[in-house]
Amino acid sequence: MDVSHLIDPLNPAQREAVCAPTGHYLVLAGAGSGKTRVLTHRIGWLTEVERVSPWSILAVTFTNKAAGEMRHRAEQLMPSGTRGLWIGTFHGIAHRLLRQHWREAGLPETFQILDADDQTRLLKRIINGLGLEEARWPARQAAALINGWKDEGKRPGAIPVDFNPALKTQIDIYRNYEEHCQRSGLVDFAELLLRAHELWLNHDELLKHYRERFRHLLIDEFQDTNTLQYAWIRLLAGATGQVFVVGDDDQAIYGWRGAKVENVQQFLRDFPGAKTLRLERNYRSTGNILIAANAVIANNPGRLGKQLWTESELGEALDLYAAYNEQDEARFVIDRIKQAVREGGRNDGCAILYRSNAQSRLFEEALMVEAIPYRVYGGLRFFDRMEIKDALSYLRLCGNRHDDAAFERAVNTPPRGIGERTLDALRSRGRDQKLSMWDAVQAELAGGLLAARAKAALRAFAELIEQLAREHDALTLAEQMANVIERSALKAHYQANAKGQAESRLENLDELINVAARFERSPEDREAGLSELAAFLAHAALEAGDAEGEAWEDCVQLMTLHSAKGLEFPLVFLVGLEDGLFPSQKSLDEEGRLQEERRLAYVGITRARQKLVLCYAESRRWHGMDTFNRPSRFLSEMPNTVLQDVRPRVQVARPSAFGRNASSFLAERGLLRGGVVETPPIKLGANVRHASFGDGVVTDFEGAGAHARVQINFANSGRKWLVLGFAQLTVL
DNA sequence: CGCCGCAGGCTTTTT
DNA sequence: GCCTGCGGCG
Repeated sequence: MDVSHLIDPLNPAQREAVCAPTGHYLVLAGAGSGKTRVLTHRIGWLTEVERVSPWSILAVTFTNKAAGEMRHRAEQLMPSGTRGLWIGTFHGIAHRLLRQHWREAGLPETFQILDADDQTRLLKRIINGLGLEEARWPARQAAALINGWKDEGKRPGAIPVDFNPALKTQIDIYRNYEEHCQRSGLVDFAELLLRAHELWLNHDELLKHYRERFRHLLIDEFQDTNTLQYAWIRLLAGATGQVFVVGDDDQAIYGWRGAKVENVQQFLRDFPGAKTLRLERNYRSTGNILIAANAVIANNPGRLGKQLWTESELGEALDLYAAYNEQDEARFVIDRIKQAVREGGRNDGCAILYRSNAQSRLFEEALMVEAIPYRVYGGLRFFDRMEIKDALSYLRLCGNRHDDAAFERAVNTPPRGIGERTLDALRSRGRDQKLSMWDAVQAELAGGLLAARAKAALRAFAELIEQLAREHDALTLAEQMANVIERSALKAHYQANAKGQAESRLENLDELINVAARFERSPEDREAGLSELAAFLAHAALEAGDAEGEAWEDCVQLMTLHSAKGLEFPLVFLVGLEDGLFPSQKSLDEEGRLQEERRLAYVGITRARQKLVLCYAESRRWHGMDTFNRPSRFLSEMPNTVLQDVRPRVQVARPSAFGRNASSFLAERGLLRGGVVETPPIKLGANVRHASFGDGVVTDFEGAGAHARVQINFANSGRKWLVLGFAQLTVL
């Protein structure tokens, strides 16, 4: 049999991993070393060469994007088809299991997924209902605690109270929340995983079935697994499953949300005979970029050890720009992007990576001024937009009347005269009699004490939902969607009420109808017995819907370092490299967190293919205050041979009173090279000429050395402050 | 019911 | 500095 398509595109290390005899493997795959390729080719190898049925293979990723990519590439490599192959996210797979075995999992058939936002709202109501003070017991904090417990596999009863009254209250909230979710048929994200785990723990026959079926498990981004995900993998593997995990301990950047890098080492202990393979050859970046990356990450202790190498050339040095302030930083970056585009590059080949979202604004403004198209990653997901969630809440109620999260949202959006008092009456009845809001409405209508007007409004609402549900039997999904948007009066509501945003909200609602029209239930969904509607609602909860409706053509890419993981760009700007920003202030006190920041730096550096530009600002307005941070310690961890100081061409003659500037920083570390600046220094009182402002006299300067700003009194244009290095001044 | 003004807070994010 | 969320008022 010809398997050349499977092994020819591989280097020796990749080939060793792909063609390894069945068994347990830990593949340590450095950045840009072709890990997706190894995973997909491994699947191809198992099916085409080892004659393993696709039916016994389960491949797990973290994001839908990664799952989609893997599926796509696997299909190309498996001419005999991928029937029965499961590729999905942890959550997607857990969801599928719960749909198929809802009875055993103790769920109603119509259970729905509660997203993070709905979860917080629900918790808020529960905290209120328990008579607790919201300020003392913030819903967001409760959500974080509960999710953390679930990620550790803990139910309320399994948490030791330790006579800690605050903890006891938190557990009470947890227990109440669980009861509420159970009654409403709601499952949050962490619950999907926890239930799927318990499903197997409590049902030997199911576990046996899946163990017999999935003999081959492949896990992507293994360093990001949390306790529960790892437990789930171990449980499924049992004594017979062959586990092939791919990951990079140096790219573990999600410890703060429960990921356990330790799982990587734990894997070697838990799976006897597991072999470690390393992919260290990098196909992405130039030599200099890799030298910098290797040097920075080498400062982390306790690594499993990997050294990226490449056969491509050293390439350009990394540019280091010490900006005067954050404005100067933005301006510099945009200038460089313009230059790159002038030289034949594309906007979408440029990425600006920052530590914190708040940093994006300045770059956005600068890009807007220059009319350069850009895209900011990580905004609100399509399905998380208010108008979308409003519309979907009606469909959710049609699918499951007891979905209280949907009820609370739909009942008064748009406003229909059902006030807070009425709702409170319903909530307390629900609490007392353990009823869903829907049933509480029925009970009130049948003999409650509410005012006639409130009852009439509730009756109208209930009737609307019933009617929509009745009509839906005869309609396609898209028609149902359109019908709901029309009949709920959401459309009219947004037309009248969304000041300034009406247009985009209405557009999004239209797009939602389009999305519904394009939506196709997967064969797996069908198999699991999901209706078109249920499948669509699950899709809305589990998938970002990023691609929906928006065209991103040739845009400069702006994103956090976290969102950049897995991506690559020819030209990368790593900005805000200042101690306190990156590494962030909050990670400075704790060694472990600092190491995670360093891994984040490693991720950032290794996103660049051709050219990496590093920036920091000597002063920065941050949270409304002027701050003066020293350059990031990660900069000083890079060897001077790969760094090149970007310096303005002109220097102020008088030495600065401040010690901290680019030159002195670099000099301290022996990084200053290149000697003196070519242009004669500018002195106070010098006559200078500027291309557009004309002639003038230097009257003042501030800032340090090469990055000083000078004040010039122009004969015709008045007094101006200019950044020396970029003003292109000629001394007369 | 909806608008406005003020106070507090503030790393990172997927599902 | 900007966004969120809350409370008060019309």
